[in-house]
Amino acid sequence: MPELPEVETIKTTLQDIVGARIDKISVLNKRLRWPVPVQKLDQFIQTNRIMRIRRRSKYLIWDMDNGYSLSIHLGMSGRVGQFRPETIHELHTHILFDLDTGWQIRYRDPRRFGFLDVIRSQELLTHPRFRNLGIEPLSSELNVDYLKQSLSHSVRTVKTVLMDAGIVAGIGNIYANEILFHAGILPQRLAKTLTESEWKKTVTAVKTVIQDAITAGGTTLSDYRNAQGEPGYFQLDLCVYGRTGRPCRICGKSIKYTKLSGRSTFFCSHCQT
DNA sequence: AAACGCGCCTGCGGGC
DNA sequence: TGCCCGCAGGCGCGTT
Repeated sequence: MPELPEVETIKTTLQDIVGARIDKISVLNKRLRWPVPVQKLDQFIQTNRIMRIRRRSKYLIWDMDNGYSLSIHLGMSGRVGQFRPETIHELHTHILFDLDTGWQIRYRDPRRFGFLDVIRSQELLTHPRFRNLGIEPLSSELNVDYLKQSLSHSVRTVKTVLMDAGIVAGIGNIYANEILFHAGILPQRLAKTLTESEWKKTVTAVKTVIQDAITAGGTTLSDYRNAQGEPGYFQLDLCVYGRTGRPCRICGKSIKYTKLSGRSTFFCSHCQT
């Protein structure tokens, strides 16, 4: 489900719990992608205060006041939301965080592809989950030189490399499709065949699409909601994703569908070359 | 070394 | 109506 813009929006809509103390953590189901570290949650997160909430790639990170951090990955169907504790929680709600503010944060994840880690804040960036992550797409590190240097010999398709979190972090299937439409580049092109000017268009498209999606509060195709339960609106701006057979917003020709690395891929064969 | 394909889960929509 | 199949926003691992 959530790609970078969705996690960024959850981060923003969760800022009002910064400063709160977590009084109690209830793990209703510890069988996520990897077992929930119940012991570490009890020992290092429970009874401590949330100092800061940030994002790296698609990870939501709560830095606590005792030098530990909680990292949360939402997988495909994960949600983090703020609720009144007396309300009934929905099916597939796996973890409850009771705050001293009287609110309750709930982690819900029907498909259970998400996962949580408790890591020393100092060791976060060298932790195996974070060590090999690529650069943030909105940072100045993402530029033509970086992509050329990383990918000038790659025989993978340009769409597949954009979705490789070890190259650029946070871009998933929706935004990879949209970025390449805006760049005017066919997703099945091999990375090593892109010209300097095509990499330049790619960099521009990454930054504008990701920033516009954040501004729109993310993409709600079916069930994505931010931490306050509100949907995003970037689905209204999608040009290719999920639009097979519908007219291209630029030229009117039919949007095409194929599969790349097992992922649904959408493009306009006229506007993208 | 780099790249591919599979498996992990539940829910939903389409076809019959 | 109901069943079955394929597909879904991500990631890590084993294999080649």
